[in-house]
Amino acid sequence: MSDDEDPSRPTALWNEAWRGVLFAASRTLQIAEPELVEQAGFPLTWLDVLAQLYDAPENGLRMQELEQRSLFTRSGLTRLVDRIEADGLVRREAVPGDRRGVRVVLTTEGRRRHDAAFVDHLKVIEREFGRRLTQVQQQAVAEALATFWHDDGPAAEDS
Amino acid sequence: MSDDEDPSRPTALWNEAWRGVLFAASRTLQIAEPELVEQAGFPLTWLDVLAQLYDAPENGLRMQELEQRSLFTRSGLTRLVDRIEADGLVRREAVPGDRRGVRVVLTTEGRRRHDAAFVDHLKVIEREFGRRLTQVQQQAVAEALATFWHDDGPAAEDS
DNA sequence: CATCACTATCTGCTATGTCAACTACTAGTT
DNA sequence: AACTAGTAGTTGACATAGCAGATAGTGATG
Repeated sequence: MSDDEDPSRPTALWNEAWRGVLFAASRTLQIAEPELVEQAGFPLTWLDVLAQLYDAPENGLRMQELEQRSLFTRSGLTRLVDRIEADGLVRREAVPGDRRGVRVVLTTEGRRRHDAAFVDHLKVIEREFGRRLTQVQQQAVAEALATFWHDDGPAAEDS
Repeated sequence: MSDDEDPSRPTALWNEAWRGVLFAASRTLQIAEPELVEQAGFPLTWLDVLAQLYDAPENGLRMQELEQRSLFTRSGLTRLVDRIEADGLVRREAVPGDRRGVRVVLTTEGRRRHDAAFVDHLKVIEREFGRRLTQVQQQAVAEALATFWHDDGPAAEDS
């Protein structure tokens, strides 16, 4: 908190905030991921996809849409969906009217697994992240960082 | 849309905060990483290691210590250090008194590259993260999340 | 209906990270 | 000294993500 740190390192406020964000994310995920694997039998990346589909109309999305909503590249998504499909949690369907396209749809099994996994995962996040903050802090963090997901990039991400 | 009744999608405060943290970290890194590669010629993982060494006494640390300070596993670190060493930015030295051990030390070149890279990187983080928050918000986030790196609770390895 | 430009998705190569097993060394015990 | 348990670090087999190029389908033009 005080500036008795290494003088060669800036102890600017934003830097403290940034470190906090980085560590909070890493530490929390580092605990949550193995627990998810244990409880649900699949990693976080799968849950991301399943949750996106779950929230989508008729539990389905095109690869393209999935890509936009996730933090993956398209080729990464292809293989990810390959694996999830091989496990029976999603299914690729033809898109009526566009034979290039693919619709990825949650199977019944996928929906079931999602439900169980999601609830458990939330509990872990609450335990490992939420409970470490007071209500006031939660509010403050939520408000301060809301811009990073509500607003989809005010500045173009090119350099 | 189908029935939108959805109890498993809470909008709890901690969940908003968590999403904020996740997105802030991802988005910021997604911009900062390519810029670092462009400007410094190496990825963020390298900078992490270089910065840890930079801050260490005599610019050196044992693999073990490096592991504790980073988010890598030991084997991951071995390979990471392999690459950085191959590029001449660090050097492995024998530890006097323990022939099992290795001390990873910043080379002159490594320190030079670190200096340039670090400053630029900080600028990017400030631009992409810091400037999106007000001073008050920075303070609030820093304080709320300080617990995740100042004290990581269960694993108190240093006393 | 052939062709061209564009879009949607997949595949080959490669880079990087993990887990588990391995090597080398240290230290305590007999 | 020899035996054993524990520690430091590396290595092998494997999984996953990314980039760039390939493949297949669409729509407009002639």
